[in-house]
Amino acid sequence: MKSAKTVLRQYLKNNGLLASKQREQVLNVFLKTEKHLTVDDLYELVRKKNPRIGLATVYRAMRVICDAGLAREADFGDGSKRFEHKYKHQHHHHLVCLKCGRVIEVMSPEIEKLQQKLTKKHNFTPVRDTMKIFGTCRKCKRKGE
Amino acid sequence: MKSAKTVLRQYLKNNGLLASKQREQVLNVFLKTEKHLTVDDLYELVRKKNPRIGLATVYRAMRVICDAGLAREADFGDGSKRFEHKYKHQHHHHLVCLKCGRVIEVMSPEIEKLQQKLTKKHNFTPVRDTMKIFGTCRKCKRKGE
DNA sequence: ACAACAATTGACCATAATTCTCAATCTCAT
DNA sequence: ATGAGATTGAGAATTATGGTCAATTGTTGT
Ligand SMILES: [Mn+2]
Ligand SMILES: [Mn+2]
Ligand SMILES: [Zn+2]
Ligand SMILES: [Zn+2]
Repeated sequence: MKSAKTVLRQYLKNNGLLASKQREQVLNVFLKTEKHLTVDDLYELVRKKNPRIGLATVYRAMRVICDAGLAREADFGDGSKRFEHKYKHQHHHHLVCLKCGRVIEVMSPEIEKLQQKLTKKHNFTPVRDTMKIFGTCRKCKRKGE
Repeated sequence: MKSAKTVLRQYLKNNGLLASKQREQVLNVFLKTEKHLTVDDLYELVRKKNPRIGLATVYRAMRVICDAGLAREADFGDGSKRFEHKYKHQHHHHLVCLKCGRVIEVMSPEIEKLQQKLTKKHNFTPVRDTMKIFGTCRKCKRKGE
């Protein structure tokens, strides 16, 4: 299986885009984490390697990385977009703690099945889906009393 | 069953808030539609009745209306919050057409069950949840070729 | 009905995330 | 190495939303 870097390189070439140093740097910091980071988080991380990089460049790089199929946007309703891995990671949903912000990843093939059933019934062609459950996590429940 | 207006009035009284003319006007236009409207949509509608109302007032009114349990926020990823009915309307999910923007409301008690199972397994206390499937709707599929 | 007090409004400013602009710089096929 | 075209970085622009505050309104007790 191709490495993420190779996937990006190929995507760039196939679309007449250039393999800039910045794009690779952004991809590198993105690959190093399994967290759900904002553009600003990633910006701060890339700056450690390349202090001259611009914030707009990180925005642009993440869009390309998404288009290449390596990342996916995730929105937890806190005001900024976040990114998570898409390549070599299976599709999942999120439990989001309203108290501490923790995000728990969950999978459910049964729900996927029911989603298919739903879209078929409405003759709707699904492209992507998202499910989030907001509430209180195990840890915060214990602390809360 | 109490009317939405009564629910709002009671919520206001119970919380030391005033029943202003503007809050009732915003509630009225919100109640008249079953669509998913933005604050700006609602602003334009209220202006027909009260051209002197301010945009910030509509923002503030919709927050109160949500807090009172009459409306719920819905985000379809197009840059602005939307609002939908919560009172006298059962919980549902959305199919969002990426071509025409149409939003189809769907219900699935089976999915709700599986969600419960998921949260229980993680000892997570759910407060609210949202599921959206993005794709191409029936009509756009036909037109598309 | 009225006065007193607190809440609300509307106009405008502030903020924050994201995108745009453009001259300078970089990439890459030749 | 070179030139055409893509990208970058800095800063301005945009957009949704929230904050400020003096003027106004709603409520409550008289
Ligand atoms: Mn995730
Ligand atoms: Mn709805
Ligand atoms: Zn928590
Ligand atoms: Zn459509």
